[in-house]
Amino acid sequence: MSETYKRYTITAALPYANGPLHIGHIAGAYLPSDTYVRYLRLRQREVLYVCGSDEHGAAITLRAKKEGTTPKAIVDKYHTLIKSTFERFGISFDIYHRTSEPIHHQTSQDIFKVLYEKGEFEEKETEQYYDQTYKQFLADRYITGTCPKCGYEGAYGDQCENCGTSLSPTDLINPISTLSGEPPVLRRTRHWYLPLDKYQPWLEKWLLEGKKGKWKNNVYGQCSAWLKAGLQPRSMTRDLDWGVDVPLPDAKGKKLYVWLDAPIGYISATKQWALDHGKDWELYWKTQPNPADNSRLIHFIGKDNIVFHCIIFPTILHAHGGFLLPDDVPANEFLNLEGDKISTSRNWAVWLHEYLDDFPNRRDELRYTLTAIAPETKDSEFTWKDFQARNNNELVKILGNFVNRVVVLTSKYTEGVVPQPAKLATNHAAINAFAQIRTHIHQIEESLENFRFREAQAEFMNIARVGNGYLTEQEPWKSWKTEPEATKTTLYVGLQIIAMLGVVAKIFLPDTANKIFGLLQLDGDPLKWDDLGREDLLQPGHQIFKGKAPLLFTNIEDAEIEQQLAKLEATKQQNAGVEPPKPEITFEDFGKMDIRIGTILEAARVPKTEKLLQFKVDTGLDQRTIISGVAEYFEPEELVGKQVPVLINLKPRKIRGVLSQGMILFAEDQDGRLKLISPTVQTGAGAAVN
RNA sequence: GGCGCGGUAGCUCAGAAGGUUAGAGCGCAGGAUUCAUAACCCUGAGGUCGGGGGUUCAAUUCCCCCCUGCGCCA
Repeated sequence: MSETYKRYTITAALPYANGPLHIGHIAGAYLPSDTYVRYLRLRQREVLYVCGSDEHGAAITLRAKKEGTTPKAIVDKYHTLIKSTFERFGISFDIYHRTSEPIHHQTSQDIFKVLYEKGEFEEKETEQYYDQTYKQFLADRYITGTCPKCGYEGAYGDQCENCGTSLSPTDLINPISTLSGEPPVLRRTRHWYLPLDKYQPWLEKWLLEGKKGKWKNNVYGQCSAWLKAGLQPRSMTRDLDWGVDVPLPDAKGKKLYVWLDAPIGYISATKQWALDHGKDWELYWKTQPNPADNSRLIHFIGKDNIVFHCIIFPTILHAHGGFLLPDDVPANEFLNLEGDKISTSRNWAVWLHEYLDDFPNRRDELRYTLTAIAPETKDSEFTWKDFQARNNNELVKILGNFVNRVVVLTSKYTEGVVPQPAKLATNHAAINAFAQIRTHIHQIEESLENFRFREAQAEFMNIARVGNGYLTEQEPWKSWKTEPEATKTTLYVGLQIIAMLGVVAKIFLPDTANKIFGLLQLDGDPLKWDDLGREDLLQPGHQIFKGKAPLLFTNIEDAEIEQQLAKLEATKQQNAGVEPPKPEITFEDFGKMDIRIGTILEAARVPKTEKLLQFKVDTGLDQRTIISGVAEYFEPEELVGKQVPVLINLKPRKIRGVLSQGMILFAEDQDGRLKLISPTVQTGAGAAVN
């Protein structure tokens, strides 16, 4: 069976503070880790669950420059949003920290200094491209140029997207900085490298031998590939202006590279938590004198982070000495959305904070779906239709309905009081039902210990299925008239099953667990995992909810799903350059507009302006002056004599001192160019358009 | 381009030290039932396991090639 540990240190990948959380993040790292942690707590194991915002790096600096703001403003905004979104969704971190905190800078620098003083680093001078306008060194992917192999002009400094060749920036012909658009210059710079190659033999023993058959295929496969290829020294510092300072006297303007920054965030978060709660952080991160007292360190991450957490970070910790190494790194693959990759920049995502707004009090519904489709072994796909189906067909019909059936029957027959069962020891149906449930519970335990969350959750639902089957077979609604004692036994067993479901639900569906215990009127969270071995969680005579019980789950209607799909469709059109449709209006709204066919009598440029034309238009009712910002697209002469649609009841507005009485309608192309709209046949002046 | 992980029923996914009828849930069809949110329960139909070649008495499972999705590349 499963090994037991003194305590657990659980980390979830630090979200990068330059965008909101989406369901891919949740399904990949946060929901599995939260589920695991809830399980451990239910088993009353000592566990610490940490996370925080990763707030440094070039991408944030660049974004700040682009938006004319500061990196601090950006990370503050997203850290706040991300933190509150986790809280609203109910991810149960012990602490959600951030890497901009002084305690984090201190921790990272301390680790750097230890490595430095141990002589672990190699100091190297190299030539790097530097952007003179932006006054900064350029990361490889911020340099483009012509590929030396295929001649493609848009190749990046690390790779040519056209022919796939792996490049270094100096390979590029005619390199250009994507920041300034200017050619960068080569400058000498000095950095500190960690010789990973030196640790290759150690990694082969610890990882290749030690984790074989233990870590997931995707994780182990990628690591062994890296080790097979041979490790190279890796720079631990960078020329950046937003990050943790390199704590050396002669390292002005240099920052710790992400390897010595972000993952150490797990440690500094632990330190802060320990300070806040009067605990010792070292119990969670350091090897203990007696190995039996060690914590079990587990990193939950996405597949893009595997090498980072399995090779580089462990090597840093090992080189430093005294630290625990990850026992497991259950990396997930990626979640797709409605046929496409999730993309923050393309807005192709279900943003968690928007979900919480759009589906209030439906946190467990999303948890359930995301666990059911978690990308544990391969990329998986979220669709709104599937989400609806899982809610309506599984949560509502199987779990919700079972609980409701039993509560309603108990209310009806015994006034909501747990009845006294007849001899259970000889009751085959009850024995059988409990035996099946016990099998499912063992399976849940086994699956969770091995990070197979979707399987574990499916087994949880099987408990409700056993309950439904048991009820259907016992037919307490029939036996009540003939054998009330049998009915009481059936209800008793059904109620015990609900209580068991409540306990297991704490792992997967915490809100639902609370609702179940509310129905059972069990206050104070008294039940733990070990109580699942019992068949008397509720004592005869105990009063549960009586009357029309509130439902655990309700159907999600088609309209709600269609609304979400429309949202995505709008994004799709926006990405394609087509304006998304405006919100629906009524016929009355439309009827307020008075659009007529008018004839342009005169057209002239408004002096000292680039965009404005002044028109005199015959509207059939009158001749009026209209100013329009269309001079970039038309010569005044070409418009004279043309018939055009005119919105004549638009409130007149003074533009450049001239009163404009209405608006001429043009078609605007995707690139913003205007096109003349005119009736295809001569039309009477003042003809209404409707 | 190199390396890694995938491509199994309509959908979402298991599995396979090579070997009798390839599994689950949902959906679908039929039956049974009415305590329950027209719900539950039972039964069934559905797959030449991405394509091609090879090894073998036997391959979806091993080997090679190809196509395809995703990730990593200091």
